[in-house]
Amino acid sequence: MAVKKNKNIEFKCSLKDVLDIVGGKWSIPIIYTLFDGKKRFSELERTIPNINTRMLVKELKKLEENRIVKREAFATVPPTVEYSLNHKGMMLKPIIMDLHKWGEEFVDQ
Amino acid sequence: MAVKKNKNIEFKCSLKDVLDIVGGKWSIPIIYTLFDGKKRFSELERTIPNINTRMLVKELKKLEENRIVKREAFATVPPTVEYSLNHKGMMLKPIIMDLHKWGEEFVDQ
DNA sequence: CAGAATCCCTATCGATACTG
DNA sequence: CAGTATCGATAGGGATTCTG
Repeated sequence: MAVKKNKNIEFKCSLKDVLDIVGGKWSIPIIYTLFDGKKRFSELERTIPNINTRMLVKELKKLEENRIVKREAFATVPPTVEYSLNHKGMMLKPIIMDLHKWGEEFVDQ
Repeated sequence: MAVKKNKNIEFKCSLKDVLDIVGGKWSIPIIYTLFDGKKRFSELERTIPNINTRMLVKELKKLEENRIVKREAFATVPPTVEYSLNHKGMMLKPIIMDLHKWGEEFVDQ
């Protein structure tokens, strides 16, 4: 597997690549919110606690580049932009759910 | 962990807790390496590419505090310290493997 | 509404040298 | 061997303001 942004030698599996994509502070909250279905920019901003505009833009761009998220813009006034998960992103659902379950079961112990 | 008011909020809080534990740059590489079994400090340092002493110490301490990793020190000369995963850490194995699989399947596409 | 542009801060990370 | 201690770099993140 190719190593992308990370200048380091790849770890013995592609975990590092995965973490580059999904390891940021906001990527999983965004992806999780989109499990629910297509959302507009402002909806995401309202739904995800404590995120700010700049971070949301940045993360969405990154997720789009990694083809986890699909962006659809409509030339309305005012503009409408909708974000949704594509197949690659949807395939993260069971994993994130398992991570959540792990958290519920073990984090407090 | 956060108080459970509704499903949504509860999920987000514990997910954040999980990411606080496991979201760092080195935690998953370390945990992954320990799936293999008990390892000494220097073994970890040699096995994990590009990690440095300071980061390894820091992450191990954090993982120990979160009771994912068990540390056993032996009063030999020179000192021997062995690290291993406890139950909580081992329960991450299937999840991390799935993440790895997801990476192999989708990251390059 | 959906961002882009700025400014600034601090947490994280890395390299190196040292020690019981 | 298994760490500490220090210092310096930088990327990530946050608050705010502006605009098509």
